[in-house]
Amino acid sequence: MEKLVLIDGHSILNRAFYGVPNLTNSEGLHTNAVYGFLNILFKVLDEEKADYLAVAFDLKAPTFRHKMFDAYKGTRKPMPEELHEQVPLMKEVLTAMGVPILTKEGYEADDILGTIAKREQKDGYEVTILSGDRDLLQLSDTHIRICLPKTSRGTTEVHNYYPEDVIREYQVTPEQFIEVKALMGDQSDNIPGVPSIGEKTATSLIVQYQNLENIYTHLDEVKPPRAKKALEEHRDLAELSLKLARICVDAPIEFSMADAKLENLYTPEAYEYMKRLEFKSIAARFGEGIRNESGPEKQFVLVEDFSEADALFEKAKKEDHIGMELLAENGSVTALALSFEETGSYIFPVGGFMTESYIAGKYEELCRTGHAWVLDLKHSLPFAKLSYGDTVYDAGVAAYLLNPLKDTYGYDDIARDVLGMTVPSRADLIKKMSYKDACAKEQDNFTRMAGLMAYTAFAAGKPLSERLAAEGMEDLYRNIELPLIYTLFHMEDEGIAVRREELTAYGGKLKKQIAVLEKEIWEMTGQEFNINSPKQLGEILFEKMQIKGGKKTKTGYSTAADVLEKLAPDYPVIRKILDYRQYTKLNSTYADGLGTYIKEDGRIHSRFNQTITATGRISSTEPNLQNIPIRMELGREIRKVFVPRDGFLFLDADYSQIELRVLAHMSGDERLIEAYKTAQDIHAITASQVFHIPLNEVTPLQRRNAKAVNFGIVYGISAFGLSEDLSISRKEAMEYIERYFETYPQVKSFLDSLVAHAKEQGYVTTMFGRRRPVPELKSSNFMQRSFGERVAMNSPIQGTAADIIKIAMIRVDERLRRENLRSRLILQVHDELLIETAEDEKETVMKILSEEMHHAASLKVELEIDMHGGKNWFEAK
DNA sequence: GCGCTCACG
DNA sequence: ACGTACGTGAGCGCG
Repeated sequence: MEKLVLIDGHSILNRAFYGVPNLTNSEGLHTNAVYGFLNILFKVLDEEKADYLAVAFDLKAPTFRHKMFDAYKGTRKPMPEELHEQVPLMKEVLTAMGVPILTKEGYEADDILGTIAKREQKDGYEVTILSGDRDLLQLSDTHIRICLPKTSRGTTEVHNYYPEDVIREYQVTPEQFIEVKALMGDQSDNIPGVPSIGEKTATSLIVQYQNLENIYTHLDEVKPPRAKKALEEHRDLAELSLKLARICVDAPIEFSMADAKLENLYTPEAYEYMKRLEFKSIAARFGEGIRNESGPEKQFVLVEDFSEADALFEKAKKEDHIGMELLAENGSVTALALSFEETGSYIFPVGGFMTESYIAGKYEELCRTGHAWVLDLKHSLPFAKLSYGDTVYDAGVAAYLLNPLKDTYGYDDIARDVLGMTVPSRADLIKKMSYKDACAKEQDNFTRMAGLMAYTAFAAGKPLSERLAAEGMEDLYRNIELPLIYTLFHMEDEGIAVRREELTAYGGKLKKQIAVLEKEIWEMTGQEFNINSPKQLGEILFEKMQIKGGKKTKTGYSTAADVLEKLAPDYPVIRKILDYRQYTKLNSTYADGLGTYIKEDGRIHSRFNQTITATGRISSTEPNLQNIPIRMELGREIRKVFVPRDGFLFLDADYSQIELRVLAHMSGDERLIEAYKTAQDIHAITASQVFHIPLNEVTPLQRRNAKAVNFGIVYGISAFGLSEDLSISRKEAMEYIERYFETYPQVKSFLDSLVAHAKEQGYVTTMFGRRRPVPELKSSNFMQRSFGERVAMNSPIQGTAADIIKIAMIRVDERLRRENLRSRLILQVHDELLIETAEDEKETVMKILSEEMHHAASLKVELEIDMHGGKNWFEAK
């Protein structure tokens, strides 16, 4: 029997839209719904072996149901713009694939599906209807199967319904399903139903009386009385609803099975669409590059014989392009994976004559060839003596530069995004096992994972290089990001010494005070409760104590510091709560928190991540050493526990207002540049110029306001944000901004040009070519679009500053090593570098820091730095 | 796992 | 009318 697959277009598109995370191609087109639709389509076609295929869509025009009932809405709920724009796109894609699109004025897609399904069933076809709408179950028949995709725990399963399945799940036949719907109504379709009859009552009534007509025949006996009364009063509604709910199966639709005959979906036109929409994995199905299913399987060969291994390594050395991954973690090497041909990879597990140091040594040698691509170079550096001068290409970092907005850059991500291959991830293959355990217990999966890693590094290398070059990021990649990998590894490896006893003592002091404050707060509120629970705290303050503060968050009252701070003068307990918050924060995150990271060498080895931020900054984790307290005196004390090793001191150098200087340079604003050339205090001179007053007459308040405006400019100014920050009206904030832009007109035109560029190109760039896509600018949502505008203004500034300090870091680290100094770069905090400096090298290091930070970039204003020394981090700031 | 809060630049 | 300043990471409470 030949098979016909019919798809409910809007319904599946809608499901896909909400089920697939936001996607945009580089033109800024939203594509997630189309992507999800195609995936469902291909999945069903793979499973069904369909012979015919057609997709039905609703039209905008009113349908016969509107003629019956004015308030009828049909299945078209208001559609978000992001989805709406994908409807015509979806139709174009289907047309390009040769799939007929069925529409009929005056009818909904349901009616088209119903009509054709019943008609073709009669003609002897096996019909499958794919929809996300349960209402379609009424069409289920001997040879009509309804498929509803259902998502549970992240995975989508398709449930199939023949009539017996409908009965099993809903106790009623497909025909009776209509009657149930008529009784209970449907909010989304605006089918009125009978008031006060819900799904349960409706189902039991239909089970008992089969249909509406029969219910009314036996109305006297109907129970419960509530239902009886409602049915009595609303007979007209019930009968109208029955007509509205019934899908039409004899609509005047012309349809020829010949048009729906499935021949070849994979047309060149459709392929062009897949490329344009950047659906790599779908494009790959169309025949280019590596195929998901139909292509040749990769061979992952386990090599355990020493001489075979050695021969392969020698062969690899002669290749001009190889991919590798050293599978090493927790201080030990498990295997090396190597790939230098399209057919697959070789995996060399540690064991026998192939010792850890042999494997690591071979990895090192192959890295030194200068034509190796790896997935994560920094991870392998503890096992390989590589440094500046060894050019090893890192695929993760390359993928990050090409799209810094992603969460992960694993081999599976790169295989998907660059190669159009869908491959199982590490978690899919070895769950949460370590490499060591996986290699021992799940050798097949481990081998496959390792093989995929090396193959991905190998195959993605060239396309990644080409894309970086095409997007103007070759220099950024080669001269900044790749060398930085070594710098960051050195910092991680070096770590920073922390005095555990002092940290514990500091924590003890905090804990004592916390206990006191807790007691006082409980007494003052007359209740023992968890002060750290915003929920409990909000209820006590704003309900029990009747403090007026109003709701602010989705979940309840806001108890954030800025809210409480306003209330503190009137309620003594609020001050205590703020103090309590400060103490507990310091205790849990810093005193106790940092303590757990001190290693046996007495040092904390934080990780510096290179592929996290959207702007190009680095981030620090486990623990985060970029947010150690400094603004409040009590918190600042904690810096005293960070100390240099014996015979060393700390030198701390930070850029003075690097972001504003970057702004002055990039905008080319003459007055701002001039301001930097003449004045020491940029915020004061801003106040002087903006408010037209002599510099020496600027009041502290005026300076503070000017400083806030300067910050605002860098953040992508908004009157609202500035007004919040300064606690002034939006009108006043607006005036400040206007005055600022009058004073520095080129800053205004520069920021405008950034937004315009972002709107046209979909991204902004830093001075060094780093890109940040800004998809939010395409949003129909005002808030999101405004966010996009601020991002377009901020990212080039923040990103350029990040580029500059990265250059400085590399040069400082490289010079310390090349000049055989013992001093080491140990931390970076966005505009600040901390060096553990040998006492006798102090002057040299000061000179190096000063020179390299100053000359990291050549701007129209000088890059000035402030430097301090000390015997701990507290003193060195 | 997510929202809130708060530490930093 | 909408409801925000930009970029991060960690700990806690809660469902």
